[in-house]
Amino acid sequence: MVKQEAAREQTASMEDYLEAIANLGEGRKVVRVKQISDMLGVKMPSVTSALKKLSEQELVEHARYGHIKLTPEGDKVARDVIRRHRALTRFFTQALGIDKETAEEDACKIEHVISSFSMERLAKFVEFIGACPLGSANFPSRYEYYLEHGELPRDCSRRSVIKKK
Amino acid sequence: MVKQEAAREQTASMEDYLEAIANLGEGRKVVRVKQISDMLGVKMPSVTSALKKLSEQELVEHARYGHIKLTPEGDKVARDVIRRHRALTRFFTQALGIDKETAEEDACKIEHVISSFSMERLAKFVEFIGACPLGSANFPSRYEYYLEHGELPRDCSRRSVIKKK
DNA sequence: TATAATTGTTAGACATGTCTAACAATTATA
DNA sequence: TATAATTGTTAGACATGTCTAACAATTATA
Repeated sequence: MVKQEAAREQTASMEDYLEAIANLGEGRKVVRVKQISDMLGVKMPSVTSALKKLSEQELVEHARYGHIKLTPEGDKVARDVIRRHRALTRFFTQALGIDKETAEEDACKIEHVISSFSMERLAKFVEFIGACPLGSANFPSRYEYYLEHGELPRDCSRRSVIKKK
Repeated sequence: MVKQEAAREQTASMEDYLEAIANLGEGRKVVRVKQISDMLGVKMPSVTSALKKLSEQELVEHARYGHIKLTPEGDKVARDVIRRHRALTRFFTQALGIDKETAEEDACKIEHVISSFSMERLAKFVEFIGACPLGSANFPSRYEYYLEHGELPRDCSRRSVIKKK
């Protein structure tokens, strides 16, 4: 009995299509080729062509001129991309203090190439600084000071007490 | 008078070739097609083809069967890729505690897609935790505890004094 | 409900970057 | 220094993913 799951690796493009379909399908509306095309900034024939490929891999259901829908398997892949996307966005905004727009752009690219190991660590890192007061309240504020002034805040060179937040 | 510099964006592949040539040329040895081919895990004709493209853009000097060398412009591009690569590797190893090999792999991918803004912030972040004792000595150790035990260390839930390192 | 506007598809071109096969040049060694 | 081994190139196939042009289906509206 051979394991049938090919754990098929998707290309960055195909991951983008799956992600877009998942996000558009969220509101329970019908997903249209045009919407995907607009969201990804590609022309409609590119979408049709991608849908054909994804259908062949049984990640998407697509009837000619009709409904576009992720299969359970496709949804699984899409959810995973979205999970990475969100964790990366959180990291860039919350840990590095980067603006939402840049964070999104970078997340969109990096989500396709980062290893699952690093991804996990990065997510844990964000959790940690979110959960730990010494992290969330003080670390980022010292980091901010450093960004602003280009030199270390006073409480870095001394062994001072952590202030109450 | 029109600005001639096209600030030509390179593809991930071309950046990889430039980076490889810069790294191989470091030791002042002659750079060979075979070496590039081995380093990047592509066949030799792929290298020849890439060199042709890079020569046309005047980023590389390449005489048939002869020397391979970056032009000053090519070197500039390569140095920039290498700078990103190193900063990313440092981040993954020093901030996230990821093993060298995984860090390298991820740096190789992300170096081609990360924005310069995020790149700068990420580098500053590493500088910061390296320079700030509260960062370097305590933050990572608490983070490590969190990774290990899955829960916050004691000094996160209290307002305790930072221990001497 | 005809007609216009919009959306979707097909066919096929094109760019990028890889490969194999065949051959050419260079370098090492018998 | 011939000959063998290695390295490099050319030609052309192929995969991926995009596009435009032409046409088809669907949906909106006069």
